[in-house]
Amino acid sequence: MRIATWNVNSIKQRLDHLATFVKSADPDVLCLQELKCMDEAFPRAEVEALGYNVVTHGQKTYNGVAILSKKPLEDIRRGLPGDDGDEQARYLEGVISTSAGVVRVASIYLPNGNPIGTPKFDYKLAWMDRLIAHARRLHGLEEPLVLCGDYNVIPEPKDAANPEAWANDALFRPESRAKFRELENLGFSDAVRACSDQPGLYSFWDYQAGAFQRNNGIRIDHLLLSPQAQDKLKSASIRKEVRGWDKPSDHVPVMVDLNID
DNA sequence: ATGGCGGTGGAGCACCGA
Repeated sequence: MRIATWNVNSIKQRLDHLATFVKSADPDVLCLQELKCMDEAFPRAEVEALGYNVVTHGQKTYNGVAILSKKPLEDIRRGLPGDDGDEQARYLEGVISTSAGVVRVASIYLPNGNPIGTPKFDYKLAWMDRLIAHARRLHGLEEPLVLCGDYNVIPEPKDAANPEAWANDALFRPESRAKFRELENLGFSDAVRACSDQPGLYSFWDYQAGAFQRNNGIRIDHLLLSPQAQDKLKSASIRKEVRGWDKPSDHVPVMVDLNID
């Protein structure tokens, strides 16, 4: 089973890229972030025509997450528990049944949090606390589980081309990194790092200042695996070439292959 | 780089992203 995650920065703007990507990579499950549209406006028919079941949790203009799956999704959860007043569409979860048992997948769009010292950063940290609490419960299910998405966290200095430039950024603040570690320390492993400790593995390059041409990137899109998913981990990869396509998203797909049929 | 680009809404330019 191949599971991918991709912040598309507007699904309407990226529909051609989505089709090209799924035809070449052929993921069984694809988690999307930053749809920037409401559920009714999601290009459902076009995506279904590519061979996927579609579950969305959309919002006007901002945020929005989806899970595309060749097999049907069940036990759908829209939104992260812990704050009924939170209107932002940043979390979607579902379960896929296979001949080898179930696999649970979440599509996560963690808040950016900039600038620090404002309510936006407080919201990011509070959202991470809610994610940690929910992930702790899911971990207890002892299922293969993949928490994937745009975490907006640079875990380590080697995950940025110029880490010093990010010192005061919400993506690299010690508080953000500590909460990401807290999540990992529940017993989740960062799939890309389980496969490689090399520097220079990035999933995002800014549109500005020729960041991609200079390879001035950061790694902020992650797939965290429960122990039962780690047992099945075959490989992980970052589809860097997608950033070189015409009119790309600023993020590229990241994916894992699991030994699950 | 205190915002160089890109998307949205809606028809200016503000807001957001990372």
